[in-house]
Amino acid sequence: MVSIDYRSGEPIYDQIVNGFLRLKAVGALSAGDKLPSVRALALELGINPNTVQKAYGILESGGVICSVAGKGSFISDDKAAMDMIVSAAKGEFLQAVRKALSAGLNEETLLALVHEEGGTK
Amino acid sequence: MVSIDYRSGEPIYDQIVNGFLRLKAVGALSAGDKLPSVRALALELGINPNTVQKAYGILESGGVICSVAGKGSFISDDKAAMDMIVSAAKGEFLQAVRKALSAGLNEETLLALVHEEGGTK
DNA sequence: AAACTGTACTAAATGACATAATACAGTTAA
DNA sequence: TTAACTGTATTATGTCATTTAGTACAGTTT
Repeated sequence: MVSIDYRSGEPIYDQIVNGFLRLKAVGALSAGDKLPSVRALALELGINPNTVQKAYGILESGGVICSVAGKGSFISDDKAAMDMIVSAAKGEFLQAVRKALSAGLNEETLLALVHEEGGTK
Repeated sequence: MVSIDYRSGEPIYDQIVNGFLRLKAVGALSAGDKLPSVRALALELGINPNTVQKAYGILESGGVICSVAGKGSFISDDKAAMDMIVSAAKGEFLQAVRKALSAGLNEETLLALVHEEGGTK
């Protein structure tokens, strides 16, 4: 369902969070869909359940999923949550663009980099 | 000369490296210009000299500056310097692109954001 | 000689990240 | 009801990067 890249340097819990965010953004997961249980996903990824729990906690505090003890974790229907996350991502990206521009990179270079990275998707 | 933001989460030595890279990219520093001494910059920023030394070591190993014991550190005119600036900026920007993509933003959105920001430059 | 420069080294404190091992509470199904 | 699942909470441990601290050494300048 989600995959882990140990070479990326990005924390595992962060990769799980972004993994599910992406699955929802793409449409592979929609409101009401059930996520793997904390223990099941930990077993599947070969990591500690606490790490998965941390990721789920972040997703729930962001309103992306809804976790209920005994039932499981489900994709939330809160659209505002997703909008908030998207706008936050936009803000971060804009900051990166400004930083790159001030470092001397021109617009064409940035467009090429975006296209190059987007193509490997 | 360079400033530190403790809230950013970016390592101090990294902020110093990027700070000088930007100063050179913008033109505030050019070949032959002398940098503050390790101890002087540490005192000015209120940090440990070892942290400054680490930053200077990175800059020198990248060919951006030339450090000589007893004389000081100076902006180098090496072509490798410009390469380091560009590749460092590219690397940072690529990481931002990947993060934005994994957060659910699509390529078109990123291209639009780049264009929008590039026009206001 | 004195005061500066960069450099090297060990030690320690801190914080983030991950693991480990429990324990507890709620839900579901046999 | 019992058993097996669900999420959640807690404490401890280990690793790692970052930073600080203190000391020492070598070269340059005045």
